Amino acid sequence: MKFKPVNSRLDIENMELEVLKFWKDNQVFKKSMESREDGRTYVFYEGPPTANGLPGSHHVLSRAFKDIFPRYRVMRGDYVLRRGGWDTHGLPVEIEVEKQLGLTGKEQIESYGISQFNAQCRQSAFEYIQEWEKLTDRIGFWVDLETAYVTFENDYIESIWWILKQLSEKELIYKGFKVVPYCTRCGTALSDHELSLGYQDNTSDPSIFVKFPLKDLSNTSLLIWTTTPWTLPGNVGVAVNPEVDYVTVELEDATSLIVAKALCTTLFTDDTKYSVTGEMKGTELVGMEYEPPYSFIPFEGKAHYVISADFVTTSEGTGVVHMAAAFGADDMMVATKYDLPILMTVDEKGCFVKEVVPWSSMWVKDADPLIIDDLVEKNLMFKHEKYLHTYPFCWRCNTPLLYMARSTWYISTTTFKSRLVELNKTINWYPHHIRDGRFGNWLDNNVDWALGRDRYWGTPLPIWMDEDGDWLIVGSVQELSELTDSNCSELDLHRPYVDEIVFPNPKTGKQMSRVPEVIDVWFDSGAMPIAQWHYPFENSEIFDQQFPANYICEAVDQTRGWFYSLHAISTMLFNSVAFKNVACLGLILDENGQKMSKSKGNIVDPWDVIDKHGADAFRWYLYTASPAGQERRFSTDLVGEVVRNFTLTLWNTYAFFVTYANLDSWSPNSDFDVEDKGSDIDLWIISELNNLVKDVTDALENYDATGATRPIERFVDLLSNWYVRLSRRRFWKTEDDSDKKAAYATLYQCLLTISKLLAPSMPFIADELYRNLILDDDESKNSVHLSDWPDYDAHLIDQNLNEEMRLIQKLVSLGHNARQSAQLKVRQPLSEVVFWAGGKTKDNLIERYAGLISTELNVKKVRWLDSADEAIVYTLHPLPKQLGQKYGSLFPGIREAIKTLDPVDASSKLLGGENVRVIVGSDDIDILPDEIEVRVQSRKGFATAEEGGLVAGLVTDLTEDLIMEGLAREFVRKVQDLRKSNGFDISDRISITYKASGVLNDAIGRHSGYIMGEALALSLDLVEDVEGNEEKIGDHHLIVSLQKS
RNA sequence: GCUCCGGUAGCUCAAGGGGUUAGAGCAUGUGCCUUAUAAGCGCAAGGUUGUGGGUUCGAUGCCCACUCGGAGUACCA
Repeated sequence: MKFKPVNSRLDIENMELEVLKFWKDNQVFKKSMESREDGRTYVFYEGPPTANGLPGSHHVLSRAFKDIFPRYRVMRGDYVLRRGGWDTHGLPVEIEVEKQLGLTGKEQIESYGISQFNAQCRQSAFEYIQEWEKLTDRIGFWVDLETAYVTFENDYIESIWWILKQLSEKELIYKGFKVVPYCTRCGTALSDHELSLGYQDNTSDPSIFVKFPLKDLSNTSLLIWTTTPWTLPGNVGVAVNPEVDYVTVELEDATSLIVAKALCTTLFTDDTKYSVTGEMKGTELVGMEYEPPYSFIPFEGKAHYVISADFVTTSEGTGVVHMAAAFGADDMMVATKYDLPILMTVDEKGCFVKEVVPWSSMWVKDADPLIIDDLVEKNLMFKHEKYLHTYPFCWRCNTPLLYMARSTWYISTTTFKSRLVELNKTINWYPHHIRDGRFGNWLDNNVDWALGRDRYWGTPLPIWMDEDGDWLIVGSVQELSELTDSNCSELDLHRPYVDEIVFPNPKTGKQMSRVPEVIDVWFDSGAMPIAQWHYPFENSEIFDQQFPANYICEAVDQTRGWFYSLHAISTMLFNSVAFKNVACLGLILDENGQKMSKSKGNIVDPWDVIDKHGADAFRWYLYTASPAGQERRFSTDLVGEVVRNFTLTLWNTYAFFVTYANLDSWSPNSDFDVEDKGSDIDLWIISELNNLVKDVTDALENYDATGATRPIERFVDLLSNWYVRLSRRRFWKTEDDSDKKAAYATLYQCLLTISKLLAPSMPFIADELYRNLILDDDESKNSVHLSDWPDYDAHLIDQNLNEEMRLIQKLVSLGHNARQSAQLKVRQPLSEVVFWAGGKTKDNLIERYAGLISTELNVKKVRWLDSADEAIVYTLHPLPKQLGQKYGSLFPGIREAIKTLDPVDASSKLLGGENVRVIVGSDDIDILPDEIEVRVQSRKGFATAEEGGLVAGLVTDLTEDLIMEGLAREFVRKVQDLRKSNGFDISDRISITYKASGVLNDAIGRHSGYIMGEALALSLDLVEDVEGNEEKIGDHHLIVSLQKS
């Protein structure tokens, strides 16, 4: 039985598409799950993407990393259910639909109709689902999209209701009136983790210094600083730090200002004439009353006086802080403490209310300049300028957020803060620093989860409330049916349908209706371990089996997103982690190190990469380029390098093997034992192979994709450019002996094992190789992805052998170097090469590898440099590691002393294993042989090359015999070129006719046997009238012609 | 402001629990092998390891400060 012939030119796209077709036709993915059903369960969660935008290169990154470890686990025999999922709710979807429909705000949505709007959202959430499916499929990410969970389905929503009910039974849900970041365009508050998505640096805001005249001190004002002029109409007090020193400063116009002493010099520049007329502690100011700049809104109780607050600093501003209770978290806290009024001067659209007469209905940020003008006019402005700072914007619509007091629903995650932290300690994060760093810090600063959103397309908050504010959470559809005394099983659990459901309060009989909010979309994704199974209403066995996850993976931006929502929900609900291992990927940057983003237009379209270089190469680049957690620069060309350096090298090795194995009708035979019958080089590559299996396995066990791929690159290079290159003759020689069998068996084992090691990372080419190499009639059954992961045999790993071969490679490389410097091409045979390798020089290494070295370097004889009979220049190199550690500060002296020794005398002692003695100051010190390295530098009569204490020297004298042999090799080369350009098959026999001049003619005659053997020629004839182009070898003329025999 | 990650050859990246001469690939120059591969194989050139201090016999690695890039974070009023 023969292998399918392999073309040495690889058509990557075609190959990958055929493998894809094979997977599909034979349901290989499905089989990879089913065939392992009895195995250990390994749980993977798909972090659901939203399909309302096109997938980009960064999605290929996360999907590649999501794929590699589950594929590996399957080959280890684990059952890995890989269910896909789609995130469908939330602001991102709503905003896209608003754009499509040309709606600009909530009023327009409501007049358009919530039910129609939500129907559009439902559709939009899947707008690009085909693009996602296509890309997922094409890059070989195995995830089951047919059974994917969808967050908008009733079952999914019902599970979330159940979760919220559980949380409310633990009294974790409450309604709070807090200052929250609020998007005036979207008309809703954002949660902390959404807030962190939208900070923008260098935001310019006004910076104003405003005078608040004191009631009881004429001509004296408190000077306050703010960057939000629009909050001034809401002012209810000012805060000072009781411990800070304040001063009264009299200006030229005889008015006085009170500011923190520490800030005087920054506030009053040199040309401003001023004098300090008084000094006091902050405490002395407390209680003083002032005239507020505005008093549009009437209120009851006391306000507009100085209060004391520790958080006031003197790093910026004036040290006197204006408080608007409704527009700052501190302000709200202080107001509550001192019972100050809360003046709601702004409505839910971010516009001033009608009481704020001059700017009524104006968006507050637009009113800023008008307020500034007004303050100037009233002579209350000390100065105003621009201020650059980092400010939060809505992560979806880019509107600057306002901090505003809103009534919203919260989950008291802070109740579980210490447990969140504890459980996080048990999670393996890759990279490790995220655990205590980015994620750990986040948990340390945990605040309650603001759950409600005043929006439309989301999981409705299942809270029903009556006019007294008494509320309850409905935890299932059945419960809703019971409460309403009707069948709700057909009800769409979205707005506006659930909004219509009312029922009497079971306790009082008062009518309860649903609160208007939907919930934070991040809660949807974090609920996915539970809701994807409609737990606990069904599938409780599957849920138990599939919780928690062994492995999840997303980019770092999910730290506060999905990673947090998963962790928070499962901690609160089950007192458990939701995932045990998590790979946290760095961002993809463009060629210039900038974050890829649509707005910058620097996105690399994944299809450009796939179409040009294929999915395998794309994936391989992502695994090998840099550690997963690091951000990475990316461009299409970088993936091209993978193809050139790795894919094609592997493919050529594979094509070589198949070509010759078929010529020899070789097929794998399990009786043949390479260990017994293999040569040194076979044992070496087998040793490297087993070492490779060990390294790759260890790396995959530790979620180290880089470690699981880079070593394969190195191995394939060794296999192709060392093992195959040096073993070629063994494959094409005519005798079918055990040496040839060993070569085939060895190369076969290497290629088959590589196909398995590559299966998780390069699933296409791995299967292409495997399916051909396995030689099975019923190939539909066989896929590398259904095969078992290879074991390594520790006994076959011979580190000593590996190091020897590494040394031999270095020596050969030095030999090439020496040839280069003497300008002697490899085709010209030389009589001898000698080597020096320091302490190794005495081993019988050279003898054992003489054949290999002489072939590579085309020399007749190989030996070590002999210190006894040749004039060698020795140098002594003290080894700092040994000597430095042993002698510490004496080391520099010792080093100098060693350099003054006679190198010949000292070297012969050291090489003979004797100590040498040096004198440093008054100390005699014996230096051991392994504390000095003896090096050889060069010698006359040799062409030499030296590196790192290794030396290669070539004897460059040419005899007539050597010259003749060189010419014969040149002739063979010409013939081989002609064979190739004539399109002869590698096994074709030929006859050669030629005409040559002078010594070349003699050389051809003398080496005719060698030439015929090399060129597979049956005849080699000197003919007067040869047809063909005249060529030159050196100074000699040549005409040569070939015929197929 | 604070925290984290990074700064190594023109480019993309390694390594280093302090120690001889800091490694690959790409690009450049140059040469060459070939009955697998010119999408190949060598060789050369290319580095004061961001800057400045400190610890040390010895720092690219450890410590401090600074700087640049990126990310995160904050009650910046």
